[in-house]
Amino acid sequence: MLTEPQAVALQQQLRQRVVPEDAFVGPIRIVAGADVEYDKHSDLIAGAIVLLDADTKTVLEVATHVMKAPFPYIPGLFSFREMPPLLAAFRQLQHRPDVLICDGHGLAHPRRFGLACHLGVELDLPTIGCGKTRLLGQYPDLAPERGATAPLTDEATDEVLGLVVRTQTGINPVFVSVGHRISLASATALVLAMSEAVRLPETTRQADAHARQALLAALQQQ
DNA sequence: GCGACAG
DNA sequence: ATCTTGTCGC
Repeated sequence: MLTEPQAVALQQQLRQRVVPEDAFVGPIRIVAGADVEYDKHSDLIAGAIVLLDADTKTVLEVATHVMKAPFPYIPGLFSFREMPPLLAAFRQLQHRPDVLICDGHGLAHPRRFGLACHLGVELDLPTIGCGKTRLLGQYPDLAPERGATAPLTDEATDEVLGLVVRTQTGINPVFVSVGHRISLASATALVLAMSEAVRLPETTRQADAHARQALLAALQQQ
């Protein structure tokens, strides 16, 4: 297994490949969601990638992979834990998505290389980080209406790491940041479009449900 | 030294 | 992440 300093060094090397602007052609037709589920009683984890039609939000394809957790949970090294099952699931897909929305951060990371960046660089795919809670950065009070945004800033460097985005009026916001090959503005627009009546993007909700299902199925066979 | 810390 | 259904409040 990778040691912690080795993982940090790898992040610092790979972060230089991140393209934080729109670098794709054509309309977004297929949006992917990715999530990993954990078993409380063992070290089994299940990753799921779901492909949705961007317009109808219909599920087009699902791929899952169950395995033993390859790396412990360490804030800032999250991707080394969730990447392996997600890559294994992604390799099974028959279609290639236009963009992937991750359950976790992209550039809003201590070394600017969260899970969304890592997956994006590894797959050479446009990716978006969409986390439920903050890893780092500060943000001002946010208007309560759906669509309201506020910058997430690293006050130590004054860098804007991403946007805090209210996807539903009166509901806790989500944290959107660039993963790879997409701008923050495009990423935010897509997250809002995929969250018309729910807090989290429909892609994340579907991925969560399918990862959970795959984990339960594996536990019952075993 | 202390607190914070994606899932 | 996981413990966890019904219940309280707008």
